[in-house]
Amino acid sequence: MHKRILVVEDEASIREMVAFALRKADMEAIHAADARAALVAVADTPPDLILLDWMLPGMTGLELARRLRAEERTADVPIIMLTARGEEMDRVNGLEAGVDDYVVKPFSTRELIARIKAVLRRSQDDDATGSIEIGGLRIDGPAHRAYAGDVQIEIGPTEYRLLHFFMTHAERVYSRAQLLDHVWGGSVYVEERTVDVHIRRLRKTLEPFGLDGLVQTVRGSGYRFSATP
Amino acid sequence: MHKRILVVEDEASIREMVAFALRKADMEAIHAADARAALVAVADTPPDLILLDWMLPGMTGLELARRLRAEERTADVPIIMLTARGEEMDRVNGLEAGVDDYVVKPFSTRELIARIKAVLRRSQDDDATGSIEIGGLRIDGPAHRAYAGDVQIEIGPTEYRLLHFFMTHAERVYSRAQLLDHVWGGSVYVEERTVDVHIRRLRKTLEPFGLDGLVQTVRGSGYRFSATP
DNA sequence: GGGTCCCGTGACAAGTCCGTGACGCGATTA
DNA sequence: TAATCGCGTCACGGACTTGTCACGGGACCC
Repeated sequence: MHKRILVVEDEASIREMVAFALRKADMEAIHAADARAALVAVADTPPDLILLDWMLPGMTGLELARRLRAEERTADVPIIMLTARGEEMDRVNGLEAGVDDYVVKPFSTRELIARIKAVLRRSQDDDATGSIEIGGLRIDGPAHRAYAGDVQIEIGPTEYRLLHFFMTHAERVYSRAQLLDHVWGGSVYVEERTVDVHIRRLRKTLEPFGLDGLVQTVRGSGYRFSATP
Repeated sequence: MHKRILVVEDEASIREMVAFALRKADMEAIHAADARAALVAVADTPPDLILLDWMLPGMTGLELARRLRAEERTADVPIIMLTARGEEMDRVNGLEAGVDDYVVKPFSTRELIARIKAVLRRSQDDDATGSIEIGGLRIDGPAHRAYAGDVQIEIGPTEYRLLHFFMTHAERVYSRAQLLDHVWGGSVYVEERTVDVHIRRLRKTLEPFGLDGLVQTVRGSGYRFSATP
C-alpha cells in the first residue's frame, strides 16, 4: 500500500527525518515548508494524509487545517498535527478543525508511522456490499464467500476479487488493462496475459458447479460476465 | 434515514462539533451535559443511539451506561463511548455494560459518523442480547464468560474481547487492521501480526472443546467467525 | 486453404501469507 | 519479593498463490 503523505513543516531537519521514516514504511513524502506551499501542493493531487506542524511561519497549522477542511478536494484527507511539548495545544479547536490525531515532539519515527497507519486504517470505510446473485452464482460480500445455490464454492483470493468485480459490473466488456486496474490495483505492473490465466482459473473453479458460460471471451476486446450466452 | 442521537458530554465545544457533524449526516443531536440530564432526556422518548463521554461530572459514563441498560425503555439503545487517549479505558467493563463501540479522542467527525452508521446498521437486525450462541459456543455478555454447552471455558481478557467481537459480528470477514481497531482500540499501536497470535491462542483454547473451525482464515483478507466451514 | 493473430492450457519457480513455538517484559498475585 | 500470567514481538518453516512462459488449437481475414 503505497501512500502519499504531505509533510508541512518549516524545519528542514525534521522534514528529512520524517521523509526517511516514511520511505522505509513504503510511503512517499511530499514536502511543504509553509502554508502557501502546502495549499499549492494540495491543489494538484490531494495526498492520502497530511502531517501538519502546529507552528508555521505566516499561518498557524490550525488555520491551515481549517482551510483544507473547507476545500472540497481536501475535506476528507486525514490530518495529523505535530506539536512541541509545552506548546499550548488546543485540543478542542483541533477537533473542531477536524484534526484526526496529534503527535507530540519529540516523537520516535516508530510512533509517528504507527499513528499514520492507524489514522489511514480508520479513514478507509468498510462499505462491503451485500450479496449479489447472477445466473445461479451468488457471492456474499461481507463474508467473502461464493455459492452455487446452497453449496459453497472454494475460491482463491484473486479469483474472488475478479469474480466480485465481474458481478458488480456484469453485462459489460472489460479489456485486460481495465481488469488489471480494477482488480489488481493500478499501481502494480503485471503482464496482461496474466489476466487470461486468472480467467481460466476462475472458470475452472466454477465449472464443477455447472456454472460455465458466465465468464465470456470477447475476442479482440476482453472479457464479459453475463448470465446470457 | 433521520436518526436521533443523544450526546452526553460536558464539554460544550465538543457537543457542538458533534452536533454539527450529525446535522450534516442528516441526524438530530439531543444534548445532555451530565448523567442526570441524560436520564431525563431518555425518559421522554428513547433516542436511536447514545454517544457517551467516559468522564462525566457526578457519574461516570460507564455507570450511566449500566443504568441505561437496566431501564426497560433504553435497554436496546446502542451506546458508543467517547474516551480520551491516555484515559485508562477498561474495555472489558465496557463490554459488560453493553457498550457497542468506542471512539477515542481526538477523533475526526468523519470517523465518528462512520462508527455511528456502522452501529446503527448492525442494531437494525439485532434483537435483545445478553447471551449469544453460535456453533455450540455460547458467551454470556454481562458475565463475560464462555461456555461449550454447559462447561465453562477458561479464557483470557484479550481472547474474550476478540471472541465477543467475533460473535457479535459473525459471518463477516475482518482484516487484521479492523480487528485491531475494534478489539484493541483505535489509538494503540501493535503489529498486525499480533492479531494472528491471538487468533491462534483463541483457537487453542476452543479446540479442546471440539470447537474448531469456528475461527476461519480468509487468506489475503483476514479472519471470519462462522459456524459453517 | 493458408497465414496470422488471439486465446486456452499446463507446468513451474518465486514469492507471499499464515501457523507456530519461543522469548522478554510488565503487571498482577501470592 | 518471588512467581505467575498475559501480552506483543520475532523468526522460522511450510503451504498455498501467483505471475510468467511456452506450446498448441482455434478464430478470423484474405
